[in-house]
Amino acid sequence: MFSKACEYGIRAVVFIASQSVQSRKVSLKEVAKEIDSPESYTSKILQKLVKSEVILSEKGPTGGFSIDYQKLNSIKLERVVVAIDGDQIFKGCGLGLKQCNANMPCPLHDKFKEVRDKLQNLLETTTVLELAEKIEYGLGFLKR
Amino acid sequence: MFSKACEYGIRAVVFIASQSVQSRKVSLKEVAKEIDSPESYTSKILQKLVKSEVILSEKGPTGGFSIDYQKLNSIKLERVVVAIDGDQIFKGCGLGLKQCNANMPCPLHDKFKEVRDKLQNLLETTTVLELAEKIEYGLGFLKR
DNA sequence: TTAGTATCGGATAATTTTGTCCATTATTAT
DNA sequence: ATAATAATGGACAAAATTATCCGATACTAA
Repeated sequence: MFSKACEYGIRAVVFIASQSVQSRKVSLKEVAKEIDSPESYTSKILQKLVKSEVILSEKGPTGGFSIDYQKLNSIKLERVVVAIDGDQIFKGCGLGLKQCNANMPCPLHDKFKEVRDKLQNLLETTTVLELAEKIEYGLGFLKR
Repeated sequence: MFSKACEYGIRAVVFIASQSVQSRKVSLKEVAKEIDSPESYTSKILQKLVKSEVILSEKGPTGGFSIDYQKLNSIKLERVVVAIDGDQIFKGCGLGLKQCNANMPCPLHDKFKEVRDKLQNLLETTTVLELAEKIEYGLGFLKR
């Protein structure tokens, strides 16, 4: 469904958010440990998220990754996914046709659109904060 | 969503079905042309589908690929997808956790499960024949 | 029996994704 | 200023996916 990079990305952002709620910055090392991901690869993914302004980063000691407290409850999962995987997953044709729409549909178009739309809706209505809170309350986990 | 191989696979099966309805066998060349896919790669995918008994193949002149007329209306899309991509796409965790279930869920578990289930339902209730008929009647297309 | 046709299977190559390593830059505390 | 810390950026490597090629095999028709 999502690429591995995207899976790591979401998990990382949720963890960072769960710590930002408590005004804590986290290092790359912590992130990789908490979400059980390869450190260097995770670094690349976080850089992408920094560039697309989903997360903040500060260098030097006391530095680390965080999410702007103001933005915390407005960041939707959709932004994370699009930053890493693009929007093909919830916009593209299920059978890989470049041109597939109501006028010129693939045979799966109508049914598949329902799934896509449901996914898109999930991504556009789910906030990172909401997921982070599950982590805080021990109602959700980011590894295993 | 689906791998490229799986996209080609579905398109190929739907085309083969649309011809089997008319008792026509089709060659690899025809398939690749009709679904606009690389011929040799498509060959590998068709071999997988033969081994998993989704389609039939006959060698020699007058040979080609086809689908058993008896089975035509009972073959679900799910079989094609599982034969090529496995079931991770509608069974696996959205965030890539190996262990993710109601007891030990990822923070996206509940919401994501709805999407997965919808996809699984789509794949389990949609028949290849149903899609093939759209092609026959010009209500669906397999390239562009 | 032979020529022709079409799938099968194995080897190999190209591309993309995933993952690693290291020097550089920025920042902080001493 | 200096040393320590943490992200950054670039090059590189491994693995998986996508794609190609070709000889072998099976079958048909004449």
